[in-house]
Amino acid sequence: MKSIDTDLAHKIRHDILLGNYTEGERLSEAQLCDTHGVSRTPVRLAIRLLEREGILLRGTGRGYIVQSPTVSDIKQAVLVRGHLESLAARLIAQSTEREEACNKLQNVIDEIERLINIGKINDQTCKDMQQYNATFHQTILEGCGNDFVGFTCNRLNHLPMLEVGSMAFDQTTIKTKIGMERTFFRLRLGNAQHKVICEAIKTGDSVRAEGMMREHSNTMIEYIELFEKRHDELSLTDLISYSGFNLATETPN
Amino acid sequence: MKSIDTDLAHKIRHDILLGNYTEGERLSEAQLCDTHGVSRTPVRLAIRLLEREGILLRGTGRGYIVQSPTVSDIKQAVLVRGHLESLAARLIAQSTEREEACNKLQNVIDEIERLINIGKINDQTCKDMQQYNATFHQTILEGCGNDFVGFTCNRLNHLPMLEVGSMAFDQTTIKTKIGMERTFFRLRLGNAQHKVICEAIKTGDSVRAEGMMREHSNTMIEYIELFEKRHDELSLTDLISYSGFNLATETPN
DNA sequence: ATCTTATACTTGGGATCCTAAATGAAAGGC
DNA sequence: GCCTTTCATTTAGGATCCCAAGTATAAGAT
Repeated sequence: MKSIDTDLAHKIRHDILLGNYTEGERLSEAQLCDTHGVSRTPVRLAIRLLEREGILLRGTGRGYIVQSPTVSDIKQAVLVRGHLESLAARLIAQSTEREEACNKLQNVIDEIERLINIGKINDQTCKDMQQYNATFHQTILEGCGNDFVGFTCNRLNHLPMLEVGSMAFDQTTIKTKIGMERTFFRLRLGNAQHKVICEAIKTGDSVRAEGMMREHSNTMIEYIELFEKRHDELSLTDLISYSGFNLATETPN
Repeated sequence: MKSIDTDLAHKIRHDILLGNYTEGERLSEAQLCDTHGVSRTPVRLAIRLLEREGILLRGTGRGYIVQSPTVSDIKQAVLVRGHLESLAARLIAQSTEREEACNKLQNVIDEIERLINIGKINDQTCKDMQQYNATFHQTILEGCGNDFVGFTCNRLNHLPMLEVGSMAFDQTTIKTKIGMERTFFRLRLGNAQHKVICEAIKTGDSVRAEGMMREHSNTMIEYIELFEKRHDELSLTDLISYSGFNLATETPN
């Protein structure tokens, strides 16, 4: 059965992340019913969901207060996700049934390399690249043999820059020649890291797989910090536009 | 405002974890309303909560199916928690404001040592020990400077053996002299690890802090496996009785 | 006898209603 | 004039009702 509450949660989350509510603003159920034109039942379900995601806080008495994550929060969450992914990399490298996962990884790496070698970036290649990247990371999470790693990771998916395999593309940088070159260097570096991770998994070198995945995740944080340097007072909205965060996406269960 | 839905979620979770429902059994809202004597609204809220915890799965058509975690699941989750805690240990060792956290840790270590030196274990000392242990782990999680680590960790709190600082006490082993000695050895070992972690944090040795915390967490998994060896077909219920998992405890937000 | 179709019933999603509690405002007392 | 108390209003929790969709059962046709 299709329910509107998850959809509603998306809309509200969207509004919060995009800063349509001021930080600390009080929301009431009735208010949300009014703005979204639904009854209180789905609103309450959506609120509980957002409450558990930590972006809505139940007030002392009545009302809920908006807790929009900051750029610093995102960096923290990326660190956590990266740490979990590095665990997954270690585990999959120790797994005995890592053969087919490796094949899948190798395939994705090749596809990304192919895309890079085209030498142009448009919306479609960008989207494809993110899809392949997502597949890379998801394959490791799902193949590591510990379902809780992926489960726990996916609990963070609702945040920008934290969807599985999300990548940062600076839309403004990409316009200039020098920015384009820098972007391609980043992409090649990222895929080189993919190769190392895949190789380490294949040979069962769990320490190397874990370490390289950690490094790979760190790269994301470094890019965010690079963005921060270029724009003082980097907002969450900026970050969202960089990450290609799809606000329409359904939250995974 | 006090709501009964979280309480209800507890009851249902309790029933599922204790195996009062058979694995894969179909539950309906109406049925839960009936057994717990409440209306459908709180039941639905509770169901959504349990669904997100992964112990209830929405069926294809109607009904929800019970997904009781297995002992293997618990071990996996303990591994994840331990990995996150080792991240917290690394981060707090790098933190500049780790002074007061260290004092708190040292205090807890001393208290645990005092309890061990009493040389007897009753319900109260057991409870105290768990409380101090919880404080130790919570202090590191809260002091690491990355709120998402604790946040993510606490998402696992609803499972047995996964509350912060939960310890395993084998109630049957504790009865014999040899079992008692083994238990005390374990406790001393655990606190020795606490000391190393605290020391590493104090000196800012983040690598050592992380590594030792990882080892410390691994200990829990080893004890579970030890239990498994002693009882073939170790059930979740056994594990619950070992862990002193408090089923009446409120889920943290 | 078996397959198909139609109807009744189960069940989950959404809306509405009722209630209790908490906040805010207004009135009265000191 | 300020503090306290009371009453009204807002608001969240819980119950109930309605509806749509899916399932099961029974009846009819081949």
